[in-house]
Amino acid sequence: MDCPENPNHYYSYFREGFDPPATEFQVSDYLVLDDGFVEDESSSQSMASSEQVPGGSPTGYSGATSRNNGMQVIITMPPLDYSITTASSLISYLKCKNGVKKNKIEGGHRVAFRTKSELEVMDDGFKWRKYGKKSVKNSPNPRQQLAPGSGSQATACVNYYKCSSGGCDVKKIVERDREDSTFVITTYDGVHNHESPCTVYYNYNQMPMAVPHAWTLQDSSPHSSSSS
DNA sequence: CGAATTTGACCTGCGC
DNA sequence: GCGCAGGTCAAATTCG
Repeated sequence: MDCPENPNHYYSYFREGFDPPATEFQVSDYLVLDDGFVEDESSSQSMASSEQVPGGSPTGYSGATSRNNGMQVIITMPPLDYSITTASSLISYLKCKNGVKKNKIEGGHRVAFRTKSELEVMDDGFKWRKYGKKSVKNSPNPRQQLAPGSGSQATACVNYYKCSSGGCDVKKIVERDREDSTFVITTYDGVHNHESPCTVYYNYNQMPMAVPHAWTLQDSSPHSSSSS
């Protein structure tokens, strides 16, 4: 398998009510959506202070539980050629997205983040199958995006992916940020019920030396609550 | 030849 | 109730 170790990967861990050390991990745009929005300013508690990972592996954690309904998101940060900007833009984006149109959270686990990348699809260690693509016209709706050279009636492309692993119903929506086309907004919807082919976990307090792929997303919460 | 991607059509939900 | 937009499906096409 092509899982080269990448020493440039950063690792972080976000969950409900947890404010990540953005500067340390170069993450400021993130959103954990579990039955609603969780904003970055929602808590000053860090994961490290609130709970260490029970039952975690010697190399990190894999079974942490959150205070509420078990939402845990593990994000393996991308290589250094990605950078992430302000959380507020993503949050406002998703607020609009979920408030204006029908993309409301309905109990599923949803995580969204924005990265600066020329590539729309980042290798997150999972295998994705593209099942849809949508051109979105420029409109007051949040999915719009100005396309270069196409004026105010620009369209944006939203790509829809499903996890290609059998029985795994996680979806990923990838789209360009309408405000800044250099950014890519990736939304993960659901929880993988299987291991990433190339997942490595690290302790929160330990900067990883290597993470196989750019993005890893896992959740320790029971799948029954989010099964669709 | 099989798997993955593309793309237009269709369905559903929400706002007006 | 109608129109619009988001999301999904599935046949066709492309690629390895």
